[in-house]
Amino acid sequence: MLGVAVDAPQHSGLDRLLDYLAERPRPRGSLVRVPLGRREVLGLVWSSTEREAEPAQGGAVALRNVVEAFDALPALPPAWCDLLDFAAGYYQRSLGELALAVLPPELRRIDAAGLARRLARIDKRLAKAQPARDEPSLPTPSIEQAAVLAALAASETPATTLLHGGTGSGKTEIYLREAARALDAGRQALVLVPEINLTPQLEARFAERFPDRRVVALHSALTPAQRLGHWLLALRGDADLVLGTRLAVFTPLARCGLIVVDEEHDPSYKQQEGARYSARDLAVARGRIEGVPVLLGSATPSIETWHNALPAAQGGAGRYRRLAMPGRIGGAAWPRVRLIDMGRLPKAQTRASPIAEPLRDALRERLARGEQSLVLLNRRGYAPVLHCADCGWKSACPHCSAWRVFHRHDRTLRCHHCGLTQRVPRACEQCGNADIRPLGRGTEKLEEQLAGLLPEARIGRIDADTAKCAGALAADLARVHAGEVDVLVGTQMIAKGHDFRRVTLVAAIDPDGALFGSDFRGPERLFALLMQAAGRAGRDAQQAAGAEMWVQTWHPGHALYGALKAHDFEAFATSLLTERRGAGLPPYRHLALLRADARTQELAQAWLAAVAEAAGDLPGSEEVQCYPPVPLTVQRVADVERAQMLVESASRPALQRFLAAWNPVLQTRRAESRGVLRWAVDVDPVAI
DNA sequence: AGCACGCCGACT
DNA sequence: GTCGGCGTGCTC
Repeated sequence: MLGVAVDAPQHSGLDRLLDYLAERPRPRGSLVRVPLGRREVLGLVWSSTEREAEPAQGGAVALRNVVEAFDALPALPPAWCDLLDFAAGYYQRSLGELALAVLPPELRRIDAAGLARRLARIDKRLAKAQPARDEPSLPTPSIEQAAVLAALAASETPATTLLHGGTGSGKTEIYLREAARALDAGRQALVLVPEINLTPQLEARFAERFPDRRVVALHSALTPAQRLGHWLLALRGDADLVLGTRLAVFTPLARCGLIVVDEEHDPSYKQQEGARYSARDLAVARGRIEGVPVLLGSATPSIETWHNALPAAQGGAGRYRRLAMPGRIGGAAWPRVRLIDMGRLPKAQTRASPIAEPLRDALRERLARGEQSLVLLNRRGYAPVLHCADCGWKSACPHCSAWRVFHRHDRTLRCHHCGLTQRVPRACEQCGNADIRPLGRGTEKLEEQLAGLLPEARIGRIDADTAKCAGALAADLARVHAGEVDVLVGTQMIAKGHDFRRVTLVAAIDPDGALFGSDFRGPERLFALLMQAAGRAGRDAQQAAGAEMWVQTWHPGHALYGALKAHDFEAFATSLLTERRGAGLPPYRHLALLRADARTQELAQAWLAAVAEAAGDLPGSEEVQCYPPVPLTVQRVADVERAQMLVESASRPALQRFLAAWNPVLQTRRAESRGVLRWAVDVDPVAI
């Protein structure tokens, strides 16, 4: 009899292992196809006993037979199973739901024979001799890099290390050297990056450094067949290096030897749908389970990681080791930071132009010298809302509590929440007035205004809209690299990772929003974004002396901008930690959210209140506090009302015990909750 | 989640 | 008279 995990969401009531009959026992981690109702589904063997099914008693279900086993495939390694077990427990999901979410989707579609054929084809391809290429010559490490490498090599037990190195400090070289060490020891290395866009350049660096090794990428932009192929190469140990986005943290590896998380602070590592795991945190857990070192790299570490890397003597948790590389390669200077106090400019001027005069002049200067500039505005589209001056109508989305955004290039009104896309109305939808105007400004409008301000400049724009179709982003980036763009306008997308050599000016237009938003991580994120953006300027050491970062702000006195100016992450982190301790927030206290979607807001909140009431005497509840239910910031999306409840504790184990006991209670409350469409627990939420 | 069964409105 | 809406119930 086999205990098999299948894909069933937590609210289905099928979240435990299902029992099936099989001719022989199979190891944990084997893949099988099993009948479920009227269909056949992929299952993961989790337990196996010789014992026959117990004699059916009363209404016990009759066990069914396993359809077939994927025998051509080795069972997923024990460490992978342990990781899955840990993650399912920690994030309060069923084993089956998590497992099936992180296995290649193609596995659901093919049968055992199909998989065997694929594997045979892989074997054939592998058998073809690899043309041996020349070993590349290694760059000489800087003094800082050499010190970090020596410290890593001297470590006797595998540990988690925060590699705190600024943009351009040469963190990638450390990853390459550490990967080489793992490979030389006969192991594989797993390298995670926050965004798909960043994988090609990293893949190229690794392929160049390790010409005789196999490098594979794993991310959601691969075709299903590619993803399965790469996953199989990793599982069987045929690939030595696996690079990927957050889902790659679940890649089964035959001989894992190193895990790297680049830009570990990046919020993209947190999965926001389905099983809401943090790939960064799971990478650390996996390192512990596999007994291998974990490298977390960032110029602006997340406050949790910083706290973990701070020695206990300095008030930290002392869990990670911290190695710092503060300098820039080649000794380039950090860009000079200039704040424009928008409050002190004449009102007429700030209204007339999005770019203050000193910044406009600085842009013209760059243009005259043939240097490039980046202008960041974190809002895509032309204008966030249309407005009728006569009757006061605004372009609200009929299905969401949000405005439809005006996109000028294709004359559409688009809701960024539910995706509703319509042609822009010629006249006000309410009163018929033809004079409807855009309010506010997005990247499209900024691009247009910059073109007016700098008529001789070649202006480019990169955001989620221009990057929509495959290849478009790469082509746009290539144009910037080739020097065909003088001023590049974009959202935070352009601040990440791209190594533009001729950029000497980066400007952030009114980034203040993040400082006063409801998200307690806003300032931390903004600081990381601005530091990362500043790092885009002056990467070419010869031009670095004149590199500048401009910020147009209404709050130049804010501590964040002071720290940015001084290029002082430590001071900023220290002030944030003090704030967090005072406010009872992570990393000092631990959070989870219970979210409910329902027909009406009242139903959603009533259900949350009811399950909170029922949680009174659960294990751990004496150390856990439930706050009153509140609507989400965007309360309604696609005609579904959304509410959430914050659950908080100073003790992570108590919170875990509580959530584990609470889950079955939530199940039982399902029946009495007509109108509640779904619910989900989010452990360690990124925003509240 | 899928996929069934099951009971009430507008169409060939 | 049927096609089809999505409400409730089950899956080892």
